[in-house]
Amino acid sequence: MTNQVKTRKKRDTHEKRQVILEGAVKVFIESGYDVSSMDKIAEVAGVSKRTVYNHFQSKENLFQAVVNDFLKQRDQQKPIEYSKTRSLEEQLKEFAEAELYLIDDPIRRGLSKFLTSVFVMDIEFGKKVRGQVKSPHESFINWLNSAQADGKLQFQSVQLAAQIFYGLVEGCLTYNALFSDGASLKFKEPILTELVSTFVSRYGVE
Amino acid sequence: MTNQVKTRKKRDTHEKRQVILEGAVKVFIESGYDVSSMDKIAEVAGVSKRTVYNHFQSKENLFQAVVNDFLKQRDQQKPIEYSKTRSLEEQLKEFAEAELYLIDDPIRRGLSKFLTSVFVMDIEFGKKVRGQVKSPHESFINWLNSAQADGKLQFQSVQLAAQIFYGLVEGCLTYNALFSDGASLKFKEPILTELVSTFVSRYGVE
DNA sequence: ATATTACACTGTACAGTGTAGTTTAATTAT
DNA sequence: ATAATTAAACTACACTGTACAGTGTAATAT
Repeated sequence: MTNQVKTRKKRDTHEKRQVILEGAVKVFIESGYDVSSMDKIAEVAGVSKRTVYNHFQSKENLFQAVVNDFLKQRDQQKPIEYSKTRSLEEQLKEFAEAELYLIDDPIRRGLSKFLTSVFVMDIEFGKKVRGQVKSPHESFINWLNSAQADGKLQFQSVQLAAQIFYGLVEGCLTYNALFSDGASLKFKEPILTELVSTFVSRYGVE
Repeated sequence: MTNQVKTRKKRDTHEKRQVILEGAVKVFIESGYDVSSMDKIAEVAGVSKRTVYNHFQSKENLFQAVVNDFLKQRDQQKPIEYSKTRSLEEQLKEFAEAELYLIDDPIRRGLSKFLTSVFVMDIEFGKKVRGQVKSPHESFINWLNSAQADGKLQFQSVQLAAQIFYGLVEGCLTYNALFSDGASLKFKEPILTELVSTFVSRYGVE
């Protein structure tokens, strides 16, 4: 005899899960991991604490889910292909703008801040998470190689050139935005232009 | 009649205070503000918890003292003067190295990490603290103006040029060191050279 | 039948205090 | 100079109150 078990279609709990995640994001962003209590998260999500624990085993677990969600979003950016016809400046600016995607919206910027505070104090965890994500540098390195093959750029080491570019973007824009909660982005245009122009001064051919 | 009170010279408690501060630094660096307990700090400092509270009113207070100590140290760097005879590259490298002072020693780097985690989650506090400290940019801006007056550099906006330089240094070196706990500093030399060279490509005359 | 809620409850960790006794060092007496 | 005196600094330890992670359960909503 087969072990026939009456099974019933489970209800869709996706919505509640999402509500909890959004609440968790709000609270984590507001106060950081340690200060955020599960009671507060439940309250902000508009859900009983027990329901939070029915969806997520533990606070650690909920945090991981928040991180994974964020990384999934981040990975959905489409790569930028090298174009022979468009100007270098225009294309470089696109790479820079793509990097700013993480900080130009209050929630994504909040998460970036929050994760910065976590990663900087837990190097191992930060390394682990960064290992799960494909770095935007890869795509840029391909672009740089194409530009060199096309005779528009000239460099000794692609790695070094890529580090200079992302250093410029992050150092001049990303981190300032994180520490000013986005206020510095009001003046981003001149910096963006200057930074691209600096890169081209160094590596552009004539 | 004067209210003559037999007063006794107070004992020097500077040493204990210092021991407590050092213990607090160790513990804060290790775990961040919220996770660090006053019991743990007392234990690491080798001092009774009551003594900690005899020196510092509260945990918040102790934290402030740690921050002030760190800022005092940071302020003691001597300014770099413009020289007509030394090469631009050499002098720029000195500015970059001065910036790396904050992260080239494990304890200072630990404190930089710790403060980054605090400031990024409490913008107002970060602003307040940064307002108390004279920025190294000021000194660099003077240098840039001297170099322009000397006909060696050429730029539209000093502010922008300074932002590019510190963006390069922080983006390429400082933050990577923070997130890798200094591991990235092993390869700092080529980056330092490249970054200075990039800056000179953009703003150098001929 | 499954998901959710309200609510009470456990255990733990921790900031901060109170106190009584001990150590240390500046002052005073020898 | 040396020893006794004394107040300041320190320690051990018990204690208060609070906040919070996580659980158990019975009732309710879907």
